[in-house]
Amino acid sequence: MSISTPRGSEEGLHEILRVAAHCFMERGYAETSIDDVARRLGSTKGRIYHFFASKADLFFAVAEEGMDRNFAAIGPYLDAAGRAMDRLKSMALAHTMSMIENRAYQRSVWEGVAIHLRGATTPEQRDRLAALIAYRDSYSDRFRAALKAAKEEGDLQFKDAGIALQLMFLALNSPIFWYSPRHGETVEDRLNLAQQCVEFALRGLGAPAAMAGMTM
Amino acid sequence: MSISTPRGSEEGLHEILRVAAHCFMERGYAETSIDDVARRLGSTKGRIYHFFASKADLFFAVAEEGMDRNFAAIGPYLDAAGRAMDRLKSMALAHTMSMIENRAYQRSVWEGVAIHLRGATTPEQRDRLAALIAYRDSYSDRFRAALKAAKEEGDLQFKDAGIALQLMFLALNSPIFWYSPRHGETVEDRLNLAQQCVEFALRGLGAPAAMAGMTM
DNA sequence: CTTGACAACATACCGAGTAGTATGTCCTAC
DNA sequence: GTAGGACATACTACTCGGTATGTTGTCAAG
Repeated sequence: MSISTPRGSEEGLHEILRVAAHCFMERGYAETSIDDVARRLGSTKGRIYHFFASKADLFFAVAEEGMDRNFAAIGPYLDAAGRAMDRLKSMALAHTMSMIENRAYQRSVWEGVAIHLRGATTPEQRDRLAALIAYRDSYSDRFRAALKAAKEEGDLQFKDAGIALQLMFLALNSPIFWYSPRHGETVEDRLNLAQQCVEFALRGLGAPAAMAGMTM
Repeated sequence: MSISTPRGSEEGLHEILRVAAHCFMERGYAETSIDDVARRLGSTKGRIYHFFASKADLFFAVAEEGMDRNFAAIGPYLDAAGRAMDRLKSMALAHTMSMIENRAYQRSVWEGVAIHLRGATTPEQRDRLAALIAYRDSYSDRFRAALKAAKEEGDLQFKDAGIALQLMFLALNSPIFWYSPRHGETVEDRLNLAQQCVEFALRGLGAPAAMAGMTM
């Protein structure tokens, strides 16, 4: 019997991802050192560098995990029949819930996009980042399509589709900036927060109050 | 006649602030080195440390300059007579224009708030940051009051005032994330962008479409 | 016209930390 | 019992914030 916890390689890797996500969320990418993550893990750098080629590699893995969870969250609603507006609303709610419940990962996604906009450093990292951005673009395209469809069905009205998409996402993403879990909080509490974000976003996009609300 | 440009101390200080704001915007606080700023200035660290006690001191000065400009922007509308909704709309538009036109400084404000939420490092910096946050809170209180008044006059409807404020500010602040100046752009173009943000925010807060729009 | 005091920087350097590596060690599966 | 996966330990090379000191232009007093 050893003192250190025995781990399967799969589980060990995901534990690193989880802890890294928390560190990146709390201090940001640049200000988080590999030793910080290792300390939080109760281990040393060796363990991290055994699984990840570099600090950037670890960071991208965290961000990609976040995007994976987003896709998983909205997946069930992508091909829902019925009015585009209802589909959009379901997607938006699932997305916002993912923001709340995977907050740590989502902040890395956010920071990754920000780093990309600044222009990454090495060409290798640039490619990896570009892939993350492409992944994220294909995600936002799902919303763009739903947005366009809802507008054509007369349920939304806005001028510039690009700006509308930006504004909508920022409203839906906003919990990653201000949300923090309260003691004794339930899923309903989180749903309530998410619904307020979705209602704000849909009304902002010009949805009739009756459709933007959550009385379904 | 000397090779180096002669500068009054006032002008030199503001040039440092301007260049530092650009560096912080492009690479973020942590990833910007003092030498980066100095290089961009065409000088050395000595010049910066002559005016600012530390890197953090420089950063806070940039952020405070940003907040100063925000206060200056909304000042003319704070005590406007008439409906609260109209006052709120004017303030929101002025605020958003300030976001666009002082984008570099505003990103430092944003990052400063983010750093504060993570918990600052040294107690000295903590105080300075707390002052910045207090400055910013007193700013947002102006909007909170206008929001409350407009709701009481029946022009807005939302559940949680805190969340409503967060969502509104995020929509109005959003240009600092996605805006970048286009070649040959005019003030009208920027006003158009700002108006879309304001309309989105006000509609999101439950304003009637007729009041949220910009046909005044 | 000289002098010296001061502001406004530049130059050279130090100490602390950081990413990454090379190597060692334990433990398990076969 | 031995090969390899999963780490730990001990380094190296380098960057960055900050400081101590040097240099130059300016301007006022004598």
